[in-house]
Amino acid sequence: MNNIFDKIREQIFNVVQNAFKACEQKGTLPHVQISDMSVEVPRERNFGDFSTNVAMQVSKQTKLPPRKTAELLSGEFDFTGTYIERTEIAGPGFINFYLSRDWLYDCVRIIQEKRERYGEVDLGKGMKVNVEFVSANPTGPLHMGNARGGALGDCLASVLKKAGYDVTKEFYINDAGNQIEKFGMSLEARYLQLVLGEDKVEFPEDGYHGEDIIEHAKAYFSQHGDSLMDKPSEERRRILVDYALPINIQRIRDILSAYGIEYDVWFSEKTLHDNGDVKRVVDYLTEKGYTLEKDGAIWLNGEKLGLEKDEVLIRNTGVPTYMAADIAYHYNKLVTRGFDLAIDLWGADHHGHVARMKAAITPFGLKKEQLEIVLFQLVRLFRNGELARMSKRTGKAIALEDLLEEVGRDAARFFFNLKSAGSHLDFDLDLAVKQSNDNPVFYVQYAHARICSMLRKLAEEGIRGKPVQEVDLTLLKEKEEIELMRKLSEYPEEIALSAKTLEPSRLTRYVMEVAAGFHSFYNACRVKGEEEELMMARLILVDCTRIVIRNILELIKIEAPEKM
RNA sequence: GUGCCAGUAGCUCAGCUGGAUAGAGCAACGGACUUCUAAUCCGUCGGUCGGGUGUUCGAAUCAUCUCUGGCACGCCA
Repeated sequence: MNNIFDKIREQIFNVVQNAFKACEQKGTLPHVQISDMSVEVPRERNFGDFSTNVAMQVSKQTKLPPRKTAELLSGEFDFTGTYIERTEIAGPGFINFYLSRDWLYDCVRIIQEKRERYGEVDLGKGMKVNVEFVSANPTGPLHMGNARGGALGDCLASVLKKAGYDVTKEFYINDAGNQIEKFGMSLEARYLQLVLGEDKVEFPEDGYHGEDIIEHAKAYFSQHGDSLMDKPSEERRRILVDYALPINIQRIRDILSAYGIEYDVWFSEKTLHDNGDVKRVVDYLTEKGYTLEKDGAIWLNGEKLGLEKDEVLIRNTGVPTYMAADIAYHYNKLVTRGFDLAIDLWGADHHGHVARMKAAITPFGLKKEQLEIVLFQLVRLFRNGELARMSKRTGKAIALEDLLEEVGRDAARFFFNLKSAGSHLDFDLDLAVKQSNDNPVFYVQYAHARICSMLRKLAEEGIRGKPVQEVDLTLLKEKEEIELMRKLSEYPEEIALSAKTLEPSRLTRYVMEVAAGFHSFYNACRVKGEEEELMMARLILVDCTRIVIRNILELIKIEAPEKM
């Protein structure tokens, strides 16, 4: 048993179920089917350690007021072999369970035994999951949307791993299609401007206007001179793209790596075109009657898939659209490579694509649920209380690179993981760099450093912890100690919930609560200088706290400093 | 115009598969360092959960209408 919550839920469920049976035998209650019985930690401490709503849930079946049902059940409760000491009926019919503190001490023992593996749950049961995130166009620098998506995706992948999923992290390189055409066009125009003079060559209106395009052209020119001038335009563009694209991709890899993100797979869109997958997928859809021809193009039949409108798959020029490639890509993930589930993180501006993408995989015998899209809202940066659009350094739109330089990796990752994906994020640049009490990053890191410092100080005096089996944990009974143990006990639950809801941000908020619990404990209780037995018990508790904080910081890839 | 997301304390946000008196941080105010790190802690103040109606034992949570903000509606991705 590594999740104390599961154990307690099981105990409470059994106690309740046996009570129902006893009532049924006595004839005081009819036979009931227990469904939707919740066992939760109540909001208020004086409502007990755990509480269930079962009496309310079955009120329709018992045809009795919930409180009455609760009373009848309570009369039959048998707590033998459980943590439960007593119960109370409260409110509209809640049954509140008051537990012996042994459950907390057992939890401490679990943490001591599991160490860095504490928090693992087997929700995924080895299910193969592909988490795809960032997947930025390799035609320019990474922006704030990529930064948020990166932090969320990376942490989600870590959480899913911890929850027992077999996770693959993936970056989809959009190295084919329209934007690459534009990239080539833009590079060519800059190159020609360089050779012929800026005013001699007009820059395409819908080209990429960024400084980086000019830099690529300059760099190529300085290495190869005007050798491209006697080549046909098409070849010239291809050569320039072949030159600049790998540089951009490498740059993206480097910045993401500095951001703490390492992918398992870098998947090239181009390979899907080159090996015929895109064509095959469209042909299959056509064969099965999911496409129609209109104006010389091949469209995905919206009506047949329950969509609002049709979508072009193959343009009348014969060139496939992004949609066609995306279908082939998801086919590749879910069929060719056999992932049970694909999770994509997209900026909220792509929400219109969600329904069609999920629908588009169904003709292949896949279920819509096998593709989960996590949408995240866009980011606004604030500096000096004002909307910050531009980088201090470059005067251009703020890139991930600029953000890392300004606030650092820890703050960036922490802040992007603080708010749920669905809420708009206002990122306070000043707060993120502030080394003070209102910066949550430091708050958590400080708790960890403080613990390490305590352990160091004790070690200097030759005091070291004992194995938990030799320690009397029942000495931990101060309010702050109890609260801290409770908080630590929730960790596996938090992992499970984060994984279920695909919301890694709750873990960031949770670790702040752990840190708060520790700081309160620290101010209320001493370790060093206390009587030996108590000191040893508290040492265990402090060590458990260190384990959990470090565990989570590692998971969200934020440094856990031993000194501050 | 249609669709999606959001609207909760002065600010930033949790809570949303219906549950008890709606929470946290920041800000404001008042306290706590001769003792393991005060980057900390303790306390006070702060709310018509955008508004209306409905569903029910019970609604911040579900339905519906409405207001406000963001986004999307392309042979772009």
